[in-house]
Amino acid sequence: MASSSSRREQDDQLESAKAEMGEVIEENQRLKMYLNQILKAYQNLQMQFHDIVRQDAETTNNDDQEVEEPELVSLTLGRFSSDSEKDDKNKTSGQGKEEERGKEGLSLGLNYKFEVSKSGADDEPLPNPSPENSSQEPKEEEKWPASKVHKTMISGDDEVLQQNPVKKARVCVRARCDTPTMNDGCQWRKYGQKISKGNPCPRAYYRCTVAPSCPVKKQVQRCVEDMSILIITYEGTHNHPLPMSATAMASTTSAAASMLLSGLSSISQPGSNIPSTANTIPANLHGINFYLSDNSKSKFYLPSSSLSAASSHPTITLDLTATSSSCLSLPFNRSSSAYPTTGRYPPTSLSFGSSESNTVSWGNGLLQPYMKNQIGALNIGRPQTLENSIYQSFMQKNNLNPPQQPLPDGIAAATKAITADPNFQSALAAALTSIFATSNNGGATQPAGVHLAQKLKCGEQPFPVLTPSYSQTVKGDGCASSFLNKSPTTTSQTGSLMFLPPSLPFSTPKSASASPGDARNHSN
DNA sequence: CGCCTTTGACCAGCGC
DNA sequence: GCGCTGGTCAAAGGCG
Repeated sequence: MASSSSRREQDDQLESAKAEMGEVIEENQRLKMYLNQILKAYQNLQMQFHDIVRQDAETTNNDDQEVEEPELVSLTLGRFSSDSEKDDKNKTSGQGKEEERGKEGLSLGLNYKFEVSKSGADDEPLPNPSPENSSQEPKEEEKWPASKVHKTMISGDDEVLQQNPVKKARVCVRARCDTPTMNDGCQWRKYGQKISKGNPCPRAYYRCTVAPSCPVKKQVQRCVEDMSILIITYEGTHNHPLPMSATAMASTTSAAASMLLSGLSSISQPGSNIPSTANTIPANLHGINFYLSDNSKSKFYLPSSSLSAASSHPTITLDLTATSSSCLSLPFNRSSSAYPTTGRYPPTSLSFGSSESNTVSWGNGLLQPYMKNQIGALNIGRPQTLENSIYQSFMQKNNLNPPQQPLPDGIAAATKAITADPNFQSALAAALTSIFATSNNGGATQPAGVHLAQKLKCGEQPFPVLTPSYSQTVKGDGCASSFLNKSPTTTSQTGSLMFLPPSLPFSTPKSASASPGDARNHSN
């Protein structure tokens, strides 16, 4: 008797499970559709933007020097996809390594390659075909004497950079992190530590150890102003498949970098009077603030992102710590409680930039309206971003009233609901799967992404983005960069909403001793 | 035992 | 040429 009833129960459960699966599948497909649309829109937008940039560059070319050669900016942070096409310079500089990597396939989210014909002032060519991620701590730069800052004018940089194509571009990431270092998904080996000028916090030097021959290095240093902020400078390109989490970071930084670069080309015109700090040109790309600085030696440390063309290392600074009213701030992270919230950089900040800084629309407002149009046309009656779509989908599903424009509060509410809703997680997992399947062609990480998504579906593992306690599979630094790998790609168009690293759920690294925050050490 | 971190030493680039 | 600084090397020690 009891056995038969239990069977019925099992049957019922099976039925209900099947029904749930059906729902999930439907939801997945819906999300896939959204994603596909977004991706298409993005590609389209990218192409059109490319044209605009080119046109703009052409017009500006007359002002200054002639266009030497199209500047191809590839900001692939992880491994980049086939296009090793970087400009000639890049080829010369990058040489075989880059080409190798190019074939390996992992394409970063916004793997833009802008051909920008630079006009004297603007863009410092980023010599490195695929600057991976490198960062350099801007704080020092901040302290650089004005004289130094002014010394290097943009045009000068150009020359220098052109002359030194060998130098690799760097990507600087500023993130709020309680732990000594931030886990970007890769394995790193510390090979040095030094006290750098202008910052009492030591700078730690790491090498990527995922592959023996991987040339990627990173520097980690605490921000002087806010010790809770970690400044990570990546340099080089991985010549090996990246773990999921690594690609996430890579794509995020690359996306920002790509936009920065593109913005740089259009903004930095010799004559433009853009209110900026010294040689820094601020730009606001639909919610993402970038700062373009042309200091050859110094990179400005700004509450947002900045691009500096150091004579030796063009550096893109991506600020993941700043808040922005227009940026989605997912309250997932609660880890930074240890640090006093300055108000300037709330612990929960996920934004790419800060709106507080006086920014100028990217490309002199060229892009934003354009983006809006594109997005509006593409997403009629639809969420305007991946996050939005998911968010709204979720809201609809739960009979919630999605605000016209997701506000932080609404998002916070949604976040709560999201985190509590396994269906949504599964849907998101499906979305991820879709993204990876569509966008990552041949990348070694694709399987990982799919796998992750599948795991998420099955509830084997909490979704990284939604779960602060996301467990790291890669040993190494503690701070998890658990944000969507593809998010930059899919969301960058609208910009204001992004699945950004929830202020990065930094966990504790294996060795606190390595903490860049430790003042002791090794100075020369 | 192997891997990793620590850290003093060394080297190169740059400015004066 | 000298000094400063950033970056790297490599020996020593720690840890699992």
